[in-house]
Amino acid sequence: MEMEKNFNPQALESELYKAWEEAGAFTAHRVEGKKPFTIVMPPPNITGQLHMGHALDCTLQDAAIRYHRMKGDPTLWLPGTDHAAIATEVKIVAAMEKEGLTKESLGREGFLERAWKWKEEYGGRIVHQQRRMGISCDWSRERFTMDEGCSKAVRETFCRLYEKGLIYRGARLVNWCPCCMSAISDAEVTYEEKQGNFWHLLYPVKETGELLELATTRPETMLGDTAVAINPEDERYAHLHGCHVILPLINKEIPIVCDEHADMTKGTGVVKITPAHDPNDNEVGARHNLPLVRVFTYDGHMTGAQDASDDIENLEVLDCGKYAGMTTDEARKAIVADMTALGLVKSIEPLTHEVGTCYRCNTVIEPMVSKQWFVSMKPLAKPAIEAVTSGATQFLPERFSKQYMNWMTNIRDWCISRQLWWGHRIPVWYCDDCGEMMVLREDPCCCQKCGSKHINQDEDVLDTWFSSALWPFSTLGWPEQTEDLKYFYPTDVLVTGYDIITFWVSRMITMGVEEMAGVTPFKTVLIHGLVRDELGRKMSKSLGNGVDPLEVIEKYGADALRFSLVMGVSPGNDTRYAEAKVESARNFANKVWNASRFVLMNVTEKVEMQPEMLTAADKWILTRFQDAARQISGNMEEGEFGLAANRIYDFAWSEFCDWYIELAKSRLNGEDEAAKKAVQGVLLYVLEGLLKLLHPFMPFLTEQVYKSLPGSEGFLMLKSWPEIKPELDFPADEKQMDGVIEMIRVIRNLRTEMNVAPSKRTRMMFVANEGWADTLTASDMYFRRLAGASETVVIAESELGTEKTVSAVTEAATIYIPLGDLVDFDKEIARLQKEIDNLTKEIARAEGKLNNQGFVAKAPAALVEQEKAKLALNQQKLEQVEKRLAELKESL
RNA sequence: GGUGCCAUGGCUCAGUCGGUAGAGCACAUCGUUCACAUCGAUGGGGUCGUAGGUUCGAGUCCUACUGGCACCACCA
Repeated sequence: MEMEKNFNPQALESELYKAWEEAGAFTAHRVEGKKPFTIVMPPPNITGQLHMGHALDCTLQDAAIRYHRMKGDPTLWLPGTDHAAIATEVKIVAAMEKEGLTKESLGREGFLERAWKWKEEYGGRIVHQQRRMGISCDWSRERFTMDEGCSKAVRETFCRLYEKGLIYRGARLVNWCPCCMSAISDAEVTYEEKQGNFWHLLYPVKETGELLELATTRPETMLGDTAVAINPEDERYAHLHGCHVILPLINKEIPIVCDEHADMTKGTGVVKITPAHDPNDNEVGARHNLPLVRVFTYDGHMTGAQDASDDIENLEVLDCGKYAGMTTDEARKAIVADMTALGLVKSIEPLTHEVGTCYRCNTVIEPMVSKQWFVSMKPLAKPAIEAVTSGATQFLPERFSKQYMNWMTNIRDWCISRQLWWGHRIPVWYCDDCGEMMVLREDPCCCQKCGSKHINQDEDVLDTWFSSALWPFSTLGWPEQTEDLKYFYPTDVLVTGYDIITFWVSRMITMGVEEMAGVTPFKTVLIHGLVRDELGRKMSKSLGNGVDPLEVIEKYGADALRFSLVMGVSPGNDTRYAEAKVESARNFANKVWNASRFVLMNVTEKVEMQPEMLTAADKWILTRFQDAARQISGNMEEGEFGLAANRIYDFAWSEFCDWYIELAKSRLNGEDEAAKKAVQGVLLYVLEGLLKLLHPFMPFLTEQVYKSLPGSEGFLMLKSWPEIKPELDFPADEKQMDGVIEMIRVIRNLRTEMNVAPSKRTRMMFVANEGWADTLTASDMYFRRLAGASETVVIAESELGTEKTVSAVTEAATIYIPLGDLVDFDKEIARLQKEIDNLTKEIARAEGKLNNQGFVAKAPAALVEQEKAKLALNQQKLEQVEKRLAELKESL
């Protein structure tokens, strides 16, 4: 097949992908008796499009998957998408707003219809983008968190946990996002540093008339105060025990309570208590049985007379009077102004503090008391912690298990209900007539207790992470005992970023061990970092520094993008995206393309390797190849994809292209047909192996080249991973060839330093060291082709004439090049002197080491031997260089 | 406040069991008939953040410190 001069991925990628997919190459097959390799893909949200983080994530997974598939494991990579409850709903609502629509105007059903259309469109877009990345997941098993099976798993889990008493409903203080209009979990709150103030307020004490000073960062909550707390040990306020303060602005009498929460060392030691809007105050309130007074509406305004009360015990919704209807910000200003007018603001102190915000929309979180559903986490966390301490699930790198442990050992109950429409509806029904609450696997027709038809389903949906937590087994068919579930569960490795260990990894392990009889959902959690921009900043929409993977693919090809993401990446560490890296990867792809082109121009039919015809050069590349294959296999097993990529890069470029192809040319262009055939066999063998090693990272390029290889059949992606064959390791020949390569390098260096024109060919004389003569004689063609030799002769030292030469000492031989008038002898003397200096230094180092009794006694014997050998070699070299220098000086 | 990570050539990063520091990019010089200028050859450039310690030997292990970052907790 004719190959173009440059690799043009754009034209080939979609065709190749189509061919793979149509042939069913991605489809997983269960093979009884064989150990499978399984990854479930972290499902991307259907909110938008693929970003660089996804690109990295799926590149790593695909590399692992393609490696295992080639190794012959029954391999399943299960893809899917996540409905992303809040995130998606927010986007849909925003889109609707532009059309003048609201959720209410559409109604629940109308909204859901729209949401499903959104899912079709954006889910489809994501999947298309993933295909462009070239990922080899099993699309026939593609899942969606809200599809029938996953929904069934969600409902089953909810019911089971409820029946075990591990899910409960209660009125509790929760993190409320006034923008999303929903409760969110603790994990969904991120803390941001914000500028604020410490307002020092004065509350008059009813019994004594004194003004009690306290500080707050949130004066707008003061109308909801139901107490003021002092520390029982605080002597400054001992006289106030049992007294009351008059809450200014609304002149309400509230008690002064004694509570540990009041910290004597902070501020004045007095703290106002707002149990309905602050987590700590809520606890204080519970301890002292204080009433709850809600002063904010769920959409972030001050409550008024018209605001309905919640059906929550002990909670009053305050009519904030003149402040009613103001936003909380407006209320803050107004209340501070009014307090100032009353002379009740003692001072204002600027303060930067951490404020909780919604991780989706960045809105400041408003703690609110409301009725929500919770998962009782403590009992569930125990076996999940055990799964990691026992090593059943292992984090890579290991340090991330600490982050997991930290979260799991301090776990608090998980608020799972969301006041949204897009998501799994909570499977709970209430009877209007008898008040019965029913938690059911199947939708009921009527009340199970009284038979009434007046029943209503809970309005709320579940946290999106609830369904995500079940992903490793819900996608395999659970709660049905499907063949897939039996065969592929537990999965082998989860590949994800450290940013969702708490959100997702911890919950998958929790739910996995709970529902799957204690079997943890994956053996290894391979953590990668974030893809940052060139300046090391997080890629984000607000900064506008995101790079669209699709655009990069258009310009450089998917292989180049994939390779650039993997090069130099190490587990758990962030990586920076830079176009220069992609360019470099593209150049590499082109290099491999051209090396392949070269092979195909010279090898037009299938040629087997002929073991008896192998030269030192052939044995050298075969040994190097096996070394690379060994290392890369090890790296792939350990999730060290960056190291694997570096090694294949180095093997392909520096060893195969720079050396072996150049060495092969002599025989390919020679007259000896048998030798030609032998080298063709090696070229073909090594190229095919190289393509296999590279395939997990550059699937398109390697598959395309493979198609053109003589004797190729089927897809490279389904071929077997290179096998290490002991009979193809030739350490002795490898060493001989290394010696020749060193000589070629040294000669090139000499010529450059002596300013010899590249076109100038010269005769070269080698005085071979013991054991090298034959190799050097056989390597004449290499020196001619690669070192500018017109001819080479291997001679005894005594045969050297009086000709003026430059020389160099290598492990294999001392090289003498007669350069006649071209030689600048001052330069040559300086060069030799420098060489002597280097050798002297090196000898001193080795001698120092070997004279150290500790080293000789304690270091491994092999190392000591190695040092000795090196020392001897260098001493020999030094002797020769010194002699050479003396001769040269004399001859002048 | 707790925990963890990072600090290696101008830049981006590797560095597996502790055994004389590597790559890519950038830079300098030279080179295009014969796979590739998305290329080749050659070269310059590093007291591995600082100070101690363990060891025959430390970029690698330990301690402290400095600077950057992350997670968790707190924040009246």
